[in-house]
Amino acid sequence: MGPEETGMEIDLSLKLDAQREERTTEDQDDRHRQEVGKFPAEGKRETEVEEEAVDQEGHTTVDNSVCDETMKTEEISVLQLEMDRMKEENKALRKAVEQTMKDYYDLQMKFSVVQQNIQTKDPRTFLSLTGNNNSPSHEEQNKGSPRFLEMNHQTPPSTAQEDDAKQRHELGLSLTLQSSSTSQEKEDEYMGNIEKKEDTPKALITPMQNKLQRSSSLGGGISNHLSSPPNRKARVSVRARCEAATMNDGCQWRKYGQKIAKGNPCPRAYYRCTVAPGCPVRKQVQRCLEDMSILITTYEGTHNHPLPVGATAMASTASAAASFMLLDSSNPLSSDGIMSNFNRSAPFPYQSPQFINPSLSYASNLINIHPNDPSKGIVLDLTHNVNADARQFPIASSSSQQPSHSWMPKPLPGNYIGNNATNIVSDLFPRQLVEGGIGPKGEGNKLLAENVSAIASDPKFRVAVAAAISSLINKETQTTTTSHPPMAPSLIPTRDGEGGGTSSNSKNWILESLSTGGKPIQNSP
DNA sequence: CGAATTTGACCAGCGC
DNA sequence: GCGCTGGTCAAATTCG
Repeated sequence: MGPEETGMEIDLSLKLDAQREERTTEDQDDRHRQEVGKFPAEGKRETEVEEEAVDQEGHTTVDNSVCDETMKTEEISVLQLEMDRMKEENKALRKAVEQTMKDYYDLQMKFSVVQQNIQTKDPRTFLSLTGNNNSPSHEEQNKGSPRFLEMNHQTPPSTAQEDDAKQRHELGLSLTLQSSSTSQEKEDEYMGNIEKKEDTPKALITPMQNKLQRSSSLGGGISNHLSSPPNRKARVSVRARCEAATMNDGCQWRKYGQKIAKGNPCPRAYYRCTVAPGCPVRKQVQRCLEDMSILITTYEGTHNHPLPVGATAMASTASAAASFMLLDSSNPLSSDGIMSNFNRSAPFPYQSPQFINPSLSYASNLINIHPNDPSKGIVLDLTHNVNADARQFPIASSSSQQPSHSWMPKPLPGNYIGNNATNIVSDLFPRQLVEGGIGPKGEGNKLLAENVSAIASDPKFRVAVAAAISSLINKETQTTTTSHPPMAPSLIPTRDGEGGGTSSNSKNWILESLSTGGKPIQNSP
């Protein structure tokens, strides 16, 4: 990275200098031309034009010497002003470049720390920003081999383990970051495991390999030893309870195949996006074996067209979640590590400041990052239930009743509580908000919670999140291969992922909401 | 009748 | 090399 950076700096400097010189040269030429009485066709000032017009008409025999004299001084002063302006501009640009480089170095340093941590510590180190762990085995895991690093912003590091467990229980949403392997089977396996591990700690193994890999491509000092198989696209999976055969995510899809995948009698349907001709995006839809009410939708590829409004509206939420995974969690032991980076990381046009700061800092408490199974895409799990506490918040939606699905082979598991709206709300919004825990008695917030609940009850809401995440992650993935810094996807020009050939570094992440407590990401569409 | 869906066949990647 | 599996194709079928 060192060399690149230097090159970049030099390059920029050269460009700036070159611009200035070019400009100066132009100005000089301009002046020269004016001195000889020949004006450029463009950029003439009104007075000049008028004068020329007069000359052309041949109606005047103005004293050329006097005219040139005044013109010269006038022109010089104008040019002087122009020069000053350019200098100022140049100064500002340099400043911006310096700032950027500084941030870049900063990130690089942090990355180095991460790298060191990865190398020196147990590869199965967990980075947990708290999750919901009701299970007694959680503590065992903390003690056990895979290390479990708690990152809790709202709780002092010294908090007793009991309190930790309690808090983890309360916090519902978690992000799980996983590197990707290849097989869909593994993904399915994983899906199954998630379902089975309902009662086990949701701390998954942190596969930061992909992230590292991307980052390493930026920095020369870091070896890229974690290459992932080529020709794989980023995947984003969404788990949501859905009655319909497929979720309406605002895009048009055409079914082109159906298969019975191994390990799941439910057929997997294959769709391709038909919003725009040639759109490479595919999606797979399959019911979850363990809970047939759960629809697993996996998006793959990058749309070659603008996302539908419904999807883009939620891009902020998605980008926040996605960007969370891009964070340089350089120092896993420092809770400041994540959020400081988060807030410092490149600006997300989709995100409003209030979104980034409060909600994400909040969300940081809900994140589990694992490095283990390298396989799955981002999984946005909107299926988990609220815990007993969360049930208390009001639900605007009329149906708090569990929907009955014709295709349901058996009654829903007992952990299925309420409808999707409930789950969504609990997953995406802080429980304090939802339950009115903020403010006196939280009456007003209850109202807010109702509104929030109403918003979340919209099925499109969920789907939009999924679509947005898919889009953003894919973008991010692609831009990564072009050795851009791990900044916000929006900062990086998108390119056609399919044509790029090296969709190689496709990352698979897991974004999982393990909500039992509904704590969330405050969304600001 | 055109568009969308279904479904069996085919192909490629991967593990043994 | 072979078999398994996931993914895609394309003809047949269904639907609006």
